[in-house]
Amino acid sequence: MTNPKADLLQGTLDMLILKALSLGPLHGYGIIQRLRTMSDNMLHVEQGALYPALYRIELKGWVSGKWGENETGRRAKFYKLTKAGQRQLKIEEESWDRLALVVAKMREAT
Amino acid sequence: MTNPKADLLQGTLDMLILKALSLGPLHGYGIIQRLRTMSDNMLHVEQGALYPALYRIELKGWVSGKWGENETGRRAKFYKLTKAGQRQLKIEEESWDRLALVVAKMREAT
DNA sequence: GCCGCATGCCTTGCCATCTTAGGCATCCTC
DNA sequence: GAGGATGCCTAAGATGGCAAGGCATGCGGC
Repeated sequence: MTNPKADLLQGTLDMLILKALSLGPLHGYGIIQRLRTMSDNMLHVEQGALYPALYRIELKGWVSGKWGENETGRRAKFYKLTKAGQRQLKIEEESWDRLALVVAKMREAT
Repeated sequence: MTNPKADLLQGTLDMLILKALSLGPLHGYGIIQRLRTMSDNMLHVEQGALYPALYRIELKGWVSGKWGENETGRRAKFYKLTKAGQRQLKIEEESWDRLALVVAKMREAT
């Protein structure tokens, strides 16, 4: 907001990652690309934001990571949404809706 | 989001304060109440969040503060939106719209 | 008269999280 | 063999909200 370059507001990234993973397991690098395509190219998440975020939400049990290989045989760590992660996604979406409602109300207020 | 107690996402507060002041000058304590009524009681901003934010945005020139008296004769510092603040409000609203669009797109993505 | 609450201002310390800027390894293409 | 894409990670810095306090004034109730 204040920072003109900022793509995101702090706090939305977790929700977006969980949402991306709700379409199926994926490794970190792929998540960035999926976020990009899901948002019609409007959103670019930096690696320096993504990997710490993945680590965070794995600690919280919302995703589980497992080393494996991608389709071209390269080593990559695949994350998948856990049950708790699905619940959390729901919570964060509701929280988002709530804030969006607040902003909408503010806008129409006179 | 991650923090269950958090009412806001970081970065939205400035916009909401500017929006509240776009309805007319007001002192800090009153801004909190105006935000509450404008949001139909959904939003409670802590003083510890508000005053530093006011200080910030005054430094940036988006509001200007002046000591005066409220209707009951009590000393209070009144803030009013500057021209630059009006421009900034517009910018922040557009930025919000953009993020809301991203989230909407993410939601419909499959 | 005084106690507590509402109004009004402020500060400090804490903590979460995004950005910038790197480093490292592998693989493909030219 | 150089460069770029893919893939992982980290550290430093800044931002900005929250909790918790402090202070002063004024008003109502007991």
